[in-house]
Amino acid sequence: MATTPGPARVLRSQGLRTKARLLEAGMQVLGERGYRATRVDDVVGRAATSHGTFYLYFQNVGEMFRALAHVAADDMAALADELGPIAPDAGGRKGLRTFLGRFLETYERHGPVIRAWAENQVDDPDLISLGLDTFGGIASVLRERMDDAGVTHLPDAAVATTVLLGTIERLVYYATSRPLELDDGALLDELAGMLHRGFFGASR
Amino acid sequence: MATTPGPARVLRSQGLRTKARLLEAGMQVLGERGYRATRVDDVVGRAATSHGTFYLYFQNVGEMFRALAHVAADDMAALADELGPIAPDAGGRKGLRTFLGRFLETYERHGPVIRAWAENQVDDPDLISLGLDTFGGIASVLRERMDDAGVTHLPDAAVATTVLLGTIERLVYYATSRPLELDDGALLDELAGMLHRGFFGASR
Amino acid sequence: MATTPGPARVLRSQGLRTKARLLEAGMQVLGERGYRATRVDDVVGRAATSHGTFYLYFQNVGEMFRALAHVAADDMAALADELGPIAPDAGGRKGLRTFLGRFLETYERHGPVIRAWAENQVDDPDLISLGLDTFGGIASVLRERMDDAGVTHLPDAAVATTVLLGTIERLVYYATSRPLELDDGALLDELAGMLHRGFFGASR
Amino acid sequence: MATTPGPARVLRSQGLRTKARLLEAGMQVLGERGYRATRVDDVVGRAATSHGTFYLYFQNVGEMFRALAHVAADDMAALADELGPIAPDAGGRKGLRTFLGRFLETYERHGPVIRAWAENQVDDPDLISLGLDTFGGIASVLRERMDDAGVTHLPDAAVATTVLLGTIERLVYYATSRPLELDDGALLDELAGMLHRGFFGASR
DNA sequence: TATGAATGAGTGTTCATTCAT
DNA sequence: TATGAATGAACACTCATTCAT
Repeated sequence: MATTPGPARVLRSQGLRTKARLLEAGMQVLGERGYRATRVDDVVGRAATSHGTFYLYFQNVGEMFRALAHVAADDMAALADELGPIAPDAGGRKGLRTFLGRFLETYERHGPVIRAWAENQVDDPDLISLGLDTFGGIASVLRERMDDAGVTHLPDAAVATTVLLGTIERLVYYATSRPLELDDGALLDELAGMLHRGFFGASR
Repeated sequence: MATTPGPARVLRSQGLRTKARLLEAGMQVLGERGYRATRVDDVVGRAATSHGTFYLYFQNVGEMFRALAHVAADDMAALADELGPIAPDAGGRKGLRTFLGRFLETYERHGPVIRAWAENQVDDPDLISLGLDTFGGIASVLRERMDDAGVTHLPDAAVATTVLLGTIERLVYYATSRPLELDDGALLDELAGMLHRGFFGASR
Repeated sequence: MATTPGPARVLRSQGLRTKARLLEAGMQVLGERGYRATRVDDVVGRAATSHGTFYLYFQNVGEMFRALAHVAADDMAALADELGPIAPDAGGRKGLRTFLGRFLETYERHGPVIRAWAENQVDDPDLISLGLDTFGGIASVLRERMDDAGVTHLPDAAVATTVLLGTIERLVYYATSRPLELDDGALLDELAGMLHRGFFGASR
Repeated sequence: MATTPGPARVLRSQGLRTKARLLEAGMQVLGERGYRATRVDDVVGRAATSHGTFYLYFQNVGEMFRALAHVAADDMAALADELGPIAPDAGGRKGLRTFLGRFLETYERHGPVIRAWAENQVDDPDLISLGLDTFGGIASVLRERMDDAGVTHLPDAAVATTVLLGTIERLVYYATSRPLELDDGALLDELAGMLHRGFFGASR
């Protein structure tokens, strides 16, 4: 009796491989077509399997997305745990830069799911909550770090955090979606500097 | 003379009213459902007219979106024209704040269209170009203002502008889409302050 | 109280002109698009008038076709009256050739209607009858001429006549529809010769 | 793997049967309603299957027609290969009569497709070409036979061949479409005799 | 007499999901 | 465990016809 939805089946190695292939394919299609335009047909085509097989592993398309979302949420949560204190000095800047680098990596792996969340495309209330919790978790760590850094110039820390995370998400999205002429490293450096100055009290 | 839409059809006042009603309804549905999930059925339902009537005014759903997009683009372009010089002093901050206020207003009117652009949901190459041009126009004005303000601390102005505009768009999106507990004014004040500091060389 | 269907209205000169324009346009569209693909939209577009006006003169599309068909039937009937005796000599050949020339002229005027008949596209039983009667009228004149010419070598005159008329119709159709490299005159000469030999007992 | 039709789909026996049923039904509807009026609804109704199933085997209605057309073209081409020399004597007449019999059989199988071609209803340029090539193939064989028979009395062989083939097609059409009071055999005898005299130099 | 506007039934096509093998 | 086959509800779009002005 599994807690997760779907047929309560015990998967042997072949089954596990097939399911993994479907998830992998699902993520790819999601990235290329977007949440609303993702078709089971494309997923099974890319996973080189059949419609029938898809429904052997997922009760419906939503459940596949849910599976992808939970993995993404776990990875995002792990991200938050890694963010140490951020002082207004060069070391703090470096720490922020490292965090952004890890954020980008996570985004590269789970971008399609994260974007569906960020762009409010999901209908399932549970998934919406999951997204809000996940983002909220990161936001509160960021806010703690701001408090630790003794940042007092921000009249409303909650708003500031929203601004901060929104900025990060969107920028990393730009970095991953379009072929920018500048490389990711430069973009992250720039972003880290700006955020460091704007939110953590660093001066130029 | 013909039933098909296009420049050949001459609209009288009743026709103009119906078309306006359809556009209004289209914008609403777009906002609620998103670009991909906008159904003609919902649009005509909300405009209290029939399926057939829709196609009297638009060749297809895409064309309705195109009409909405062009209006939005015009309003956005007008926005850029209003942005004066932004000095690193309190006056500059105020100018930036005013601009953001106007940006929010525009967003409130055209948010669904702007979001479809910003979220890369549009397929039509012409519309993509229109979006890029429109955003690019605002970006280049912003950049000019930065140059005018003698901002030199930014290693890559192009990236910075993208960061800046992306941030604004996403934040204003949050402000308009979710019922935030804080009011718009506070959010804009915060945002103006942060951008003023982060981009236009203002100090606390 | 008119015997023809449609609104029993007395048309003044402007109305007559409009109706004529619609009929003319209807015939053109019929020729270009074919019976099944003829759209009211195209007809009124070509007649430079409106949908509403169309239904001022015809109760429905079928009625317009009926009007065209009756004119065509009259012209075809007149054709039959002109066919004199056809002897197996050069004079007979010439007479047949003249008849074919007149047939072609009529076809050029009413081709679209005639084709709709010949190709069995019409559903209205009355119109089908009209078509059969019209063709039958010509066929029986042709048969009379064969009898007059003392043609006895044909085992079944009814079949022969059908063959004969079918051949004529199809050939004239080719002549009018496709841009043949040879001119109409040559085609008719050839056809007249063949029919003269094949049906009227002429020798080479 | 995918649901969309095309070379990628591998059909098993059940699928092959269903496709055959659809083609059979398609031909029937085509024959009854004509090319322009053929509705998917009627086809699937007659094939006792569903709308969705149709699109499992054909991308659209046009493709189904294309499939039917290619089979017809093959059968027509085979027909041409069977036509031997036609002398002006009784043997030649018999050969021609046999050919017409085979033509009729083919027409009975593929009439609806052939008629759509002959009546210029098809829009797809490839299909038009296929039709012209197929008819042209038969025409050129007929012409060769005329040349072989030493026929010299025809001023323009190309026109004569067109006349000949057009006559055959239309007549066979009459034979198959309407319930004629005379039987097919008699019609073909008559036709063979007439063509033999008219084109291959036979005398009575 | 003319016309723009409106309508809704009809039709082609897509796609998530179920089923038999 | 896998898969091809089947389904039907949903959706975009067309077009003959009616109506108000």
